[in-house]
Amino acid sequence: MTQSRTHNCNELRISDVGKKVTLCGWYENMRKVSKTLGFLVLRDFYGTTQIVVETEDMMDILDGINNESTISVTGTVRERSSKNPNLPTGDIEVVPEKIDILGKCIYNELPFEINRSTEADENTRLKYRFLDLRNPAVKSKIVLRSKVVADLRRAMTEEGFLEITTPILTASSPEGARDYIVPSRKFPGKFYALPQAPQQFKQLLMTSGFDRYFQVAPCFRDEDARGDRTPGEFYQLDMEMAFASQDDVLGVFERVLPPVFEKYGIYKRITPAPFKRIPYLEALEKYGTDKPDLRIDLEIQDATDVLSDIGFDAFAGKKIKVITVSDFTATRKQIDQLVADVEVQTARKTYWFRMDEQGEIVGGIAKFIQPVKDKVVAALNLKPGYFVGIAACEKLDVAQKTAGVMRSKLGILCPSHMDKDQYQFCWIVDFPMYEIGEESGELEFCHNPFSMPNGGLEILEKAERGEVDPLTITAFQYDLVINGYESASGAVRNHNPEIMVKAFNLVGLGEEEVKSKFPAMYNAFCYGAPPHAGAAPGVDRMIMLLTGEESIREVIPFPMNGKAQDVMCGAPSTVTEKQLREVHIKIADEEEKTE
RNA sequence: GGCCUAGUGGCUCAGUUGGUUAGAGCGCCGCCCUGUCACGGCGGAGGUCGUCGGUUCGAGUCCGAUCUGGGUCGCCA
Repeated sequence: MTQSRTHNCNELRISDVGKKVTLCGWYENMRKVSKTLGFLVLRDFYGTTQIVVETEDMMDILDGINNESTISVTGTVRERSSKNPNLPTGDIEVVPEKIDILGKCIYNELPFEINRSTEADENTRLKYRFLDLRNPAVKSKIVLRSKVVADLRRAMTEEGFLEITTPILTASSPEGARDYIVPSRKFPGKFYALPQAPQQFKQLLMTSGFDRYFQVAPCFRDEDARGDRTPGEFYQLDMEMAFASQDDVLGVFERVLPPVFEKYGIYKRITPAPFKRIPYLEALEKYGTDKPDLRIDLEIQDATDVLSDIGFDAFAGKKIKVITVSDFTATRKQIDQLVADVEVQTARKTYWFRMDEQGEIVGGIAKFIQPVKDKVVAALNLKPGYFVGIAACEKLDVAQKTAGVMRSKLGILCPSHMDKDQYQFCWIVDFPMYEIGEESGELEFCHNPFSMPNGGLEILEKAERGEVDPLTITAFQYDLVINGYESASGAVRNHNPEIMVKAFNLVGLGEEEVKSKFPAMYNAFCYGAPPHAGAAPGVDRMIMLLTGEESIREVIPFPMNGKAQDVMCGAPSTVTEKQLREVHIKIADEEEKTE
């Protein structure tokens, strides 16, 4: 039996010299200076320690195994004759008396070098994620995640919240994203669904009288991935509180989140609480998005009156939004790239011109601006050195969003307009309750139907009687935005069955619809429900922000690839005919099966 | 599904207006080296240039199709 370790690989110091120790870890690398002198780097979770090999028998043992094998080394701690100040254990080395091989790495060539794994192809990294995670730089993100989650749990508990788990196998619910479904064995043709969020359960907990609930909750959505969105599953710090207002919920996060960002974030400057609250419509107007990056000091202006009628065909009759940028120094090449990038992302053309240092209008669409220069300069308050980016679209919201994309790209292009090294928090509030659906052309819920309309039953009745435009009704719905990332979403819930029915009536659905779509919640709310409100910050995105990672996969221990495949374990996979029979499933077309 | 982009030894990449034997660094193997720490020195193995077809005397390079990866929009709180 192998001697158990006495120290880890980041523990020994000059004061330990002379001690007999046992270390265990991975054979990272050997710097072999001669037949009988070599320096082995032994690595474990905590760090590395140098093992000095001075005898032929020890050398033979190590020559006989490949890098990345695990070994145990028993020996004596000795002061190094040449120290390495870059290493915590750099003052000492261990002279081995006994080396045991614990786990062989049978390959002498790895799919990638451990300490350079982040440079390798992503699917290769994911297939060998267990090797990728040996890289301390990769591992550190997961360690940080664990610490952040522990701190969040502690903070929520101190705020009086109870962590309560909710079912993973549950019923499909008709709102939101595509469900992952699980066939039932006992009930042929029936399915469970994995929860897109614990939404209904947490509201039921409120109805049961649990005053404050939270959970680090897995959520499942069968939608395509993005750089900041994993396919399949993700985690939220889900919370809900009874007899609470919007301000109560915002207050909890304004106390819980800033210390975590201060402690773990790559940026040390954060917005002091309370965070700025920006109404949805104002956010679209000023920033062209409902998730503005407030580190950028640029704002969008309306220029429809000034520019729609200057004889430039592309502007005629359009809604026109502009962004003016002072002290603009980017090159023509960069401007072309900017315009091209915006076009790729928005599928809209954008336009630009500049006022040079002599006060002349130049570049881009300058020749159309020159004839009306004085009017434009006055309206947009232009000065020499200004750049003007322009979005001109048929519809107001499209013009806003196009300008919004341009704004965020201008921020990256102009360091003088983006104070990057900080966390800028804001709340977006007063989301519209309803919108006109793009496909249907009919009135639809804008977000989810669980939110309480601002104005309650009364405003819905007015809308029903035609006294109020339903599109102007706002909901007590709020998003937390950090540096342009939507980081949490929440609402004061609609806990009143009468208002629920009325809210559904406006989109052409009846009481029966409410009852059938949300049977448990509707039923529960008929037995005396507390007013309640909550929110759910995304844990993965929070870790991205804290670590400065651009890819969400870097902060997840075992992420799936962009196509929602687990290339390490081979999911999704085929199952046996027996398994299919048990759950009463028949594959419709053999050719549709994928290996 | 649309658009953009890439595919060359195990990994990362270079490869000119089409030209003869496709290169480099790291890794791997062998030999040398008694204080290295990104150790060093010498030597070596390893490539159907994603696949199929076309143009050409000649294709890694040009054309067409296709597959795969990445990004983005659609979708999604």
